[in-house]
Amino acid sequence: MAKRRHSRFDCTPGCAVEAAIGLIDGKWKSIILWHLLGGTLRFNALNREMPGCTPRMLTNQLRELEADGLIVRKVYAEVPPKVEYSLSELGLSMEPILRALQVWGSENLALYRGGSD
Amino acid sequence: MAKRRHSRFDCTPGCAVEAAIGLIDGKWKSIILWHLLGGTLRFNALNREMPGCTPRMLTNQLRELEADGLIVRKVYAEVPPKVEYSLSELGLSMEPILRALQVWGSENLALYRGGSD
DNA sequence: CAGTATCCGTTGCGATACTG
DNA sequence: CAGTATCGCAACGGATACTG
Repeated sequence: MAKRRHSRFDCTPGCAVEAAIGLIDGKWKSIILWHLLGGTLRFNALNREMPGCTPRMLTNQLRELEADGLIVRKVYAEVPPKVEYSLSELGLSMEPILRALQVWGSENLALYRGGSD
Repeated sequence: MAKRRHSRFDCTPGCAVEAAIGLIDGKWKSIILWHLLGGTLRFNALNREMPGCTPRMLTNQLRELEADGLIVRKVYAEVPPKVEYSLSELGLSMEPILRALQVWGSENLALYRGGSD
């Protein structure tokens, strides 16, 4: 499960919440997940979807997501290199959460109306 | 809406996700929200629920949540001081998200069975 | 009780340049 | 194309002590 930013699982029950959040917080994770919900993407494609995220950060976040089993990294032995990222079963199972976030966000923050997915 | 850790709202639509996540990430926010879902709590009570969270951090997180309009801080002009924290309407509207996180966490991380709420 | 102030080590993360 | 290496500053956040 990789090393989490905070490995404290000792609070009162309900902190499955924290555990869950721990997997999708981080500057870009939720958006990566969100984008992958739309299908497999390559590194640069993903990067292009997220201006403001440096390759360094993207790599970092992708590695963590992979380590947590939420995404799958498939490397093709080709030249030029080709690497595809997609959601794992576990990652896919987060769809309800991602949707809930998106719905809440567009309802309550009143942003991005009419442009979502 | 306070200053967010990253005020980038310029990625492709769907980033209402990011906006939403931005409000509940931070080391302790989701758990605070989760606890307040159970009802109003005072500072120290809240702190007691979250060992590992220093008063400094708790204050910090509470202030951010307050600034984002998710919680309400009610100060009683008494001595000794008494301050109560509770969810605002907006905060309450996040319940589905919190629940989704909790459900997913206990289902997929297979932790905390039988102790939740 | 409910914080605040200060100190200070740790980590995050952007910029830039380089590689198989 | 898909990264990695290094640098360097800034923000995070723990420990501790103090206050209205």
